[in-house]
Amino acid sequence: MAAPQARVTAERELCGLVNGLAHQISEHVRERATRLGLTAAQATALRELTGPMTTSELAERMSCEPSNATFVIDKLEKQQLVERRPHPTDRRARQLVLTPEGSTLRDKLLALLEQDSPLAGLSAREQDSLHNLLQRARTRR
Amino acid sequence: MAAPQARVTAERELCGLVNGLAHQISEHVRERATRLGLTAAQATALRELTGPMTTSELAERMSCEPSNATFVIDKLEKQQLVERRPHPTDRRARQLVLTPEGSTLRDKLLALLEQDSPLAGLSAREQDSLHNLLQRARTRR
DNA sequence: CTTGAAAGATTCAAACTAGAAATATTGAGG
DNA sequence: CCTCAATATTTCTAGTTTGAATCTTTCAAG
Repeated sequence: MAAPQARVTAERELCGLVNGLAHQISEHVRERATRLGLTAAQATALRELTGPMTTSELAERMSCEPSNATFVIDKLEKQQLVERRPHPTDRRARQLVLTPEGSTLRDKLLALLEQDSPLAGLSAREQDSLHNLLQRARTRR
Repeated sequence: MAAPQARVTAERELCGLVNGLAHQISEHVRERATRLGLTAAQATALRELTGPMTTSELAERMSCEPSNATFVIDKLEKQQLVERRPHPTDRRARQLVLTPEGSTLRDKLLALLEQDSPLAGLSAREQDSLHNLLQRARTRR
């Protein structure tokens, strides 16, 4: 049986590692993004825009507040990378859609992000394990 | 052999999960921190102050810039939770030390953080796996 | 039809963070 | 002794992120 102190230490280290890796990913994104004239947040938004979606959904995917998503989308819209369309069924909502320029830039971004990814140190099998563990940790609301 | 598209998707999902969990931890810390009159960053600093260390070392542990660590320490110092002492051997550096109040508050914080941790959904064995995977992903660079 | 609670999006102010420049110190060489 | 690059920290500014308030629309209940 582990001493309570050991459990606390393990908890702290794990938090540090998760935070550290997230930061490392964020830096990786930032570095690639600047090559394309984007900020890290803008690139993350572009990465998560896998298809038409609402502002809330994008915010959820970006793990940020909707107000911040609005701010980021404003910037992308000014660069003509994203369009705000009226939502087909809900007039409260806006549907975010990539423009052709946005779509091609997104492809370039994904190609860049794939290179030297912080996750590349793990094998496909290990990435799967990580995926499962994270998903399980995360579904516990 | 997986299609290149599948690899890109897996990469994106994994990034999202890591980010999401980091955000979840951050929110967890924030919620417990406010109970003690601290911000999330201040609580993280307190959590990582396992002993006397320099500003740079704390920044490294917090995964932030030294300038930000300075800002956070300023706040903790005003609350008499941390002291800046001259470093015993390097006069350029400062040694950060918890005051008695800081130490007791840190203990309370760790106890709070242990409750309902986002990582609690994983067994001890799974947490070990996660620890190993994250460490391997992080040691590159 | 009307009311009221709730959800989607936006605005605004306040707080936080990173990045670059500035200060002080160290250590290696000349 | 002196110089110069490198390190540790801090200051300052600009940009990002959050949280609260607001506006519009939806939906359910009366």
